[in-house]
Amino acid sequence: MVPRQGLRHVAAARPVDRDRARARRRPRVRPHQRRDRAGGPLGRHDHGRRDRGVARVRGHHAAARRRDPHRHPRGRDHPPPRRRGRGRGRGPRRPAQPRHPARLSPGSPAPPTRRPFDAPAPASSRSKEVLMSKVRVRFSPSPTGLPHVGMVRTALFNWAYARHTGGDMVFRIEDTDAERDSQESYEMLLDAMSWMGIDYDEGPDKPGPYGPYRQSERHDLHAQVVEKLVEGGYAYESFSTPAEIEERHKAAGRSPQLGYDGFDRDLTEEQKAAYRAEGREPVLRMRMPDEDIVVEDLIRGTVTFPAGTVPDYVIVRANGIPLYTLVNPVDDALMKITHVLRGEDLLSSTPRQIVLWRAMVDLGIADAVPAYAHMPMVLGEGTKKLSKRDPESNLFHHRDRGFLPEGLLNYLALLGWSIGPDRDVFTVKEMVEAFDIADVNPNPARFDLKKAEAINAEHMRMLPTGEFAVRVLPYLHAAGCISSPEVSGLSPNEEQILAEAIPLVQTRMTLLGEAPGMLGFLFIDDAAVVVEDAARAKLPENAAEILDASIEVLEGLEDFSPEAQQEALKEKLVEEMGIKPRFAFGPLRVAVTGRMVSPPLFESMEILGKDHALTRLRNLRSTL
RNA sequence: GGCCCCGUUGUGUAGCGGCCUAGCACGCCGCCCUCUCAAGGCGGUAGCGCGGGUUCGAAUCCCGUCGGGGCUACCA
Repeated sequence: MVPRQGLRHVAAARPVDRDRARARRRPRVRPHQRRDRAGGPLGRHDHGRRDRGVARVRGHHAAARRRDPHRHPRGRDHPPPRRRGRGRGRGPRRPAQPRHPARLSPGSPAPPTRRPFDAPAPASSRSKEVLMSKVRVRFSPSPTGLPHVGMVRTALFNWAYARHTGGDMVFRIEDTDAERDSQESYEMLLDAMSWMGIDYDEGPDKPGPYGPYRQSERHDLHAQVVEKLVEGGYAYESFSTPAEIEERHKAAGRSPQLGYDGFDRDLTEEQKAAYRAEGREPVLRMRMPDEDIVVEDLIRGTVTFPAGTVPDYVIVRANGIPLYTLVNPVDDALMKITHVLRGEDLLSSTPRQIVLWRAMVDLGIADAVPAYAHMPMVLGEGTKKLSKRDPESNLFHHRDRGFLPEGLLNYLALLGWSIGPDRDVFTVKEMVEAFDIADVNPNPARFDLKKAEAINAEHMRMLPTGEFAVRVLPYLHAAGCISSPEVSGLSPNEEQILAEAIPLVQTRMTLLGEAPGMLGFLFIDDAAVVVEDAARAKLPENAAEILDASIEVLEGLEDFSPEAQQEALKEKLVEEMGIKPRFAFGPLRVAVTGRMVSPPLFESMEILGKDHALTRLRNLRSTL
C-alpha cells in the first residue's frame, strides 16, 4: 500500500517527455528576428516607458516602436502619405496630421472641437495630464445569455493590457436591457472570468471610487449628464417619427435609408409646444458636427468618418430612458476610462461617441476622449461571426469538455495577437509581459477548435504531474469513476491507482474530459469491463489462442512488473508463436480495458494487479 | 443603397522596401520510434485575391478593382 501522499509524490515527477517538449518549444529567435520585433537590443518593452517613468498611454507609441530608426533610416524624414484607412497589412501607423479646422454648422452651439488625446494635436495641458495618468480599461458586458468566447477574448485583452501597463481593470455591468438581462447571466459572467483568471480592480462586487458598477444603478448620474447636454445645446429634442423622417427623404428624392435628417435641430419653443400639445413626447438627439470625425484606432490606425455620414442619433428615448449610445460613454467618462478596447462591431458607433465625449469634456464631465482600439471579430465556420447559437461560442462548453483555463486563454489570445514570430504556446504571465493592444491584428480570426485543443494539450503536458492530477480529478469524479473530485477525499486505493496511472496518460490526452475514457477501466469490477464494439471487431482471428497463451504465461509470473510481463509475453507470443508485436497485444488490451486505445498495457495490468488482469483476460477469452 | 473595417497556404499568424527561393504553429500526408493511442524525431503538402503604378528592387508604399465582414433602431 502506497502512503496517502502518493499523488503528492507524483507532483515532483516530470510529466513524460516534458524536457523534450520544452526544448522543442524554446523559441529559436535568430538575432535579426529579435531585432525586427524589438527594434533594438534593449528589447521591445524597454523603449521610452521605463526611462521616462510614465506609462505611455498614447496610441502611436507602438507605431513609433515599429519604426526602428536603425532599420528605416529614412522613416522619420519620409513619412508615407496617409490616405483614408490603410492598405493591407500593418503598415506603420502614423498619427493623423491635424485635419482642417472645425467647420461648425451655423446655428449649432459650436462646441469647441477636441480630438482624442492620442492624436498629435499640440499638447494642451489637458492632454499632458492624461499622458501622465495610468491606464484604465473596462470590460462592460451586458448579462444576456451564456458567456461567449469572443466576449471573453475582449475581457482578456482589456485585462492583459491593464496588467501589462500597471493600469486598472474596471468591470461594469451594462444591465440596461431588462428584457434580456438576467441575474443568472451575471453570475455566469463572474464564473467565466474567475475561471479564466481575469480579475478586476473595480466592479459590482468590488467597490471602487467610481461606482456603482451596475449601469442600472446609475440612472441619476445619467440624468444629470443629459440635463447638462441639453442645457449646453449638445443635445436637442426631436419629435419626428420614423415614418415622418422617411416621408421627408422620399419627398426630397433622397434615399430613405439615410437615417435621421436633422429636421428638429432648430425647433423654436413654440414649435415644441405645438408638438407636445399633439401629445407627442420627444426623444433626445445628439447634434453631430459638420466635420469629419477622425478615430485614431490603436489597432487600425486612422479611421475617418466623413462629415454628414453620421446622423444625429438618439440618446434618450421618448419614455425618458437613456440608450446605450449615451450611457456607455457617460459611464466610461465618469469612471475615468482612458482606453476603450472593444469589438470591431462597435467601430462605426465610435464617431458618435467621440462627439459625446467632446461635449462631456467641454462640460467638464470628462477629462479627455479616450483612446480606442477595435479588436477583430471571432468567426465561426464560413465567413460569419461565431454565432451565440453555436456551442463552440460557449465558454462553459469548452470548460465542460476539459479545456484548461490556461489552454483556452492561450488560444483565445492567439485570435488576433501573437507573442512572437515562431511561438504560440505561452503562460498568462508571459502574455501579460508581452501584450500590447497595438500589436493586435485587425483581421478577423476563425475559431479553430483543433488548434485550440492542440494548444490545450501543450498546456496539459506543461503541468507538473501532481497538478495535472488535481485538474483531472473533477472530470473523473463527474463521470463516476472515483469517489471525490479532490485528492483529500480519495480512498487510499483510488489515490494509489491514480498516482501510478496519471503519469501514463498525461501525454495521451488533449482534454481533461478524456480522462474517464482513458482511466475508467481501472476503477471498475472485472466483470464490468465493457468491450467496445469497435474493439471487438478488431480482434484477430486467433485472439483466443493469444489469450490462452498469455494467461498461461502470466500465471506463471512471479514478478508482475511491466518489464517482466513484456519479456515473458514477447518470448511466447512474438518469438515462439511468430505473431507480430502490433497484433500480439491487441487482444490483451481489449480484454483489460475494453478499448483499443488505452494507457500502456503492461503498466495498466500492473496497476490492476495480477489477479484482476488475469480475470479480465479470462473473461474476454470466455466470450470468444 | 450609404458609411466603415478586413484581405499572406485549409486555419491562426510572422513579415514594416533588398535578410523572402515567404518563417512558425495547428491541420493534413509520409517515414522513424513503438504493445495501442499519444508524445517525440524526420520529411512533405499548400499562401502574398486581382490589375496597374512608384522603385534598381514590392507580400511590404500608392491607386484602382474584386471579395468578405460590420454598422446603418426610441437593442446592447
